[in-house]
Amino acid sequence: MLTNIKENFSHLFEDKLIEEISQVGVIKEVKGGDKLIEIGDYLRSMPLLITGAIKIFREDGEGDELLLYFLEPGDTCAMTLTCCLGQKKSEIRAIAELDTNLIMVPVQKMEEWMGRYKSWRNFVLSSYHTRLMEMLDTIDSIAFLNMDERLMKYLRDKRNIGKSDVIVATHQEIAYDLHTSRVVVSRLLKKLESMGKIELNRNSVKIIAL
Amino acid sequence: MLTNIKENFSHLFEDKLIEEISQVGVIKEVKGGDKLIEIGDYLRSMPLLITGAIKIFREDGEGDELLLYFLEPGDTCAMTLTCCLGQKKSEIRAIAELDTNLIMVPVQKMEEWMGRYKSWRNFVLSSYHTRLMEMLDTIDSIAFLNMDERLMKYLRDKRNIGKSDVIVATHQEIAYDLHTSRVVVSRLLKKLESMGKIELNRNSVKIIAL
DNA sequence: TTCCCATTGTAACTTTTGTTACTGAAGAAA
DNA sequence: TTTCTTCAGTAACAAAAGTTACAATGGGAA
Repeated sequence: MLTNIKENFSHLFEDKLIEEISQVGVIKEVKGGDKLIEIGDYLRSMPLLITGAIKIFREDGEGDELLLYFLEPGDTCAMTLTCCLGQKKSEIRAIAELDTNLIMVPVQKMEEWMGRYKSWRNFVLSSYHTRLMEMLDTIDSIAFLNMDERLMKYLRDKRNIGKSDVIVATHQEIAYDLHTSRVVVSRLLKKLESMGKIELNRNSVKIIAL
Repeated sequence: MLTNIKENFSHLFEDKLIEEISQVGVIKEVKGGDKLIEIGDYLRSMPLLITGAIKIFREDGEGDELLLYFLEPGDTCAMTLTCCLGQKKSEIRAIAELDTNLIMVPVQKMEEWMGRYKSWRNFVLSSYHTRLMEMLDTIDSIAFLNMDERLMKYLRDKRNIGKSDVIVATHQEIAYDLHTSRVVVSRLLKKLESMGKIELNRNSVKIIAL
């Protein structure tokens, strides 16, 4: 576990803090598709992402959902931070995008470290910063882009996260992430294929040039 | 100035911190409509809002803009926090919604206080929390609501901020805030009027029952 | 093999939103 | 007063996105 932490967080944390993390942290391994957090959950520990990726969703009252952003190794969930500190319910859903390893750190430690470690403070602050920027990016997409451009962005993001030009997903799944309908996704994907930007297969999309 | 700070922040900060703020802080008074921050600006001090309100905008490359949220007394600009700490350019525009009084605190102090005052740490963290929640709310609006519902929400928000049922704004100004066109706003406002929810006048909208 | 079901393709249509163009009214300026 | 500019109302149309319905296909299950 020490090795794991060092690999992803050593440039961020002091040795002494890394040691503390490895003492109180608990490793958690999840498979792609597993649900980590549901809306309304109370959270008592904070995840540090070691390997894999997690996708974060927002949902309205009627069950409509929207993908907000992905978490990657070295990230933590800013939403969880705020939930933990404020004793609030989770406002988001978290689902593993890939097989993922996490270190779970109890909330009490977070508070304590905020006072003792400058590196921890900086980490927490920069996590918030990163997350705000991701949220801005999400807002840009839904406010300023048409669905075809959002779809292209989505495919590029998925490629970067999965490190593969082949995106394994059905049109229906993509539609859920973008909060649109399957027919719209099929239509736009077909258009992208006819433009030579992608190649369509059952259950997958191959990126040619996006 | 001490009085000002105490009124709005005393429940948040220790006496010693309030004293420090009043020593290094600079009062700034702006009029409604004044621009406080432009996209691309480098920020060297952090605003604490005493009275009034500030609106925060996002803009894409083509000059299209979108109102993100309002800041109210007791708030600070989370975006500025992240900009200051990271030495980054501002990603947003800030414009006074009303006549507004601010205390500007130099960045260096921020860092220093993070280590010394627990109340300051909590304030900064809860500011981030509040802002993330506001951003989620904004995302909900643009992702899940139709324009007529967004317009109603906008009018309600403006009423709450201005503490008046009469919203002074042209249809064009409303259209800019919601990132749509003037014609669309006129159309939807007319519909709301015919439903008896609002009353339309030149340069203003009066809320009857929203 | 045959059957079944999930997935995809596509047409036809509706709704929502955006655009263009023109009108008249309000109110400030000359 | 007359003139001019801003603001609002509205029609007609275009574009984007959502909906419904149905056909075709691929790949596993029986």
